[in-house]
Amino acid sequence: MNSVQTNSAISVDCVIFGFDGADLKVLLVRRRTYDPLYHDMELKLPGAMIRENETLPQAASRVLEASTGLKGIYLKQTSIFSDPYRVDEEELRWICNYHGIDTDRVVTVGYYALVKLDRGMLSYTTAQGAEWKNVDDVKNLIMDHMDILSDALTVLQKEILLSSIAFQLLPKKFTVRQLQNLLEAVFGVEIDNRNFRKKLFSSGILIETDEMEKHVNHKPARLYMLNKTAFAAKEKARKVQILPSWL
Amino acid sequence: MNSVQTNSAISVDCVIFGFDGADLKVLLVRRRTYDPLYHDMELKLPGAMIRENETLPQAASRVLEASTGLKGIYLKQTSIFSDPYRVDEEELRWICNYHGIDTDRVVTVGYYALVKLDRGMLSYTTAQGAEWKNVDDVKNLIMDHMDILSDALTVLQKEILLSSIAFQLLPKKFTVRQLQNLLEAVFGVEIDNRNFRKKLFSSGILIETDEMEKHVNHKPARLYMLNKTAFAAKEKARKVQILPSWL
DNA sequence: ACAAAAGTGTTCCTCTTACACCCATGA
DNA sequence: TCATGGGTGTAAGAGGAACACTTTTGT
Repeated sequence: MNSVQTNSAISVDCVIFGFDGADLKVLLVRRRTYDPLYHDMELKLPGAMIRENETLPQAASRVLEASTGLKGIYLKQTSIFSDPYRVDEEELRWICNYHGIDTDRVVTVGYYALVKLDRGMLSYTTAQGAEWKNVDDVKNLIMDHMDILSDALTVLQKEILLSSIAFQLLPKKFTVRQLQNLLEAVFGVEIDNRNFRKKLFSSGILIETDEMEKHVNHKPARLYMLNKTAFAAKEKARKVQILPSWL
Repeated sequence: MNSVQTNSAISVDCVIFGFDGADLKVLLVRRRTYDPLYHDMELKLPGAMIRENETLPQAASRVLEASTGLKGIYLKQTSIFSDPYRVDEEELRWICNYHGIDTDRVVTVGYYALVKLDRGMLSYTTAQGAEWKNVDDVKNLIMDHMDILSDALTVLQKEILLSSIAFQLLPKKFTVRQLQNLLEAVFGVEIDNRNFRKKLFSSGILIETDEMEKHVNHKPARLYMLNKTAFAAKEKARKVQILPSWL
């Protein structure tokens, strides 16, 4: 069969990462079940079908706003998942029925987003029936959503080394340890705290506040803010890496 | 208008890079014109509509084989271009007519591929009516094909630092200078030849052959091959980079 | 003989890494 | 007073950057 496919439906699925100061989390929803006996309580990534006159980034923003109540959040495309059989017949029938459409194929585009996991966010998302799971603990998602998640994590790892997106996951004022924990969680490695502080402070990208952590039963840590101007300047000044890592 | 879009056509466009030992090139084709008076000789990236029962990578491979005669080449997805107005009405009419389809919207997915630019390849592609242009000299492509090209170049730069794809652009036996030229062309920088050789040889990823360049009017350079085993071992042994480049 | 690119070592300096103890707080 | 994580400096070694001359070939 060589005919050109013209009635694909395109969807977006969002991998929404959050960080609570210790662990990297991802926002999952439970599918409105189409057969309560067999498919109750299945977890998936939040997603939606693309609408007419809407770009994919717009569709992803819409999903994000519906899930978190937030606009203008960092959002980035990862991969597109196009296997004609990624959605089996039963799923397809359910999808067509649920959206009131008729299509032979659903191609999906992955996006990932980063949000600060504070109390407001937690109460909003739980009110929506969504839940934050530790990324390491997520095991079974419907369809190919596990693939979409792993893919997003890989992209996050690459991006976090090159841009300031790490700070999208932290509150405005944060401790050095929180930043270190974030990097350790994303990469699953340990970092030497003394060397980390040394580099971090000498980089000049932090502004020291005069506030401290409160109500912790150990010496309270100082809070810092990102110096966006300094970061941007550094970004600009950094010469391209020339030599491949395989040398 | 909030209705779900169900009749999108999906296409792939391929950015096929080649390297001739000095400059980085890209393969372009001239669109079969739909109005000889106004649209003669417009350059575009080779592409195709996705067919039923075909994944996007399969469609991209098909385009690649049609353009270069080669199978099993390195091929990687870049981004998806989904602006509902990326194809204007006149273009859309032509596309529908040309493919014998009826659709309101064409979303395209970018791929990039790497090929060795030898005499065989040159004669094959020119016989197809395609042409290799210096990447730096490409200025006007139809629709958003310039965006797709820049995007692919950015991805190539990232990938070349991390994997062995550079060698996909070189002949089996190559000189140190060719490899250096390739990196310089891709990044637009100069590399110190002595330091480069030092690192390259101490990395152990090259196999020295006993062959030399021929018919050059200067001291002939030795030819080397990639030691894939050594490369893979190095790849595996390399610990993840932990510290962000912004520190 | 000349032009053009190949090939070759050393020095300096910066950056990375490894490592252990005292401090401030809440319970 | 105890448990917990915050905060601090140094020394040794590895790796990166800068730099100039001789060699081999074709014309």
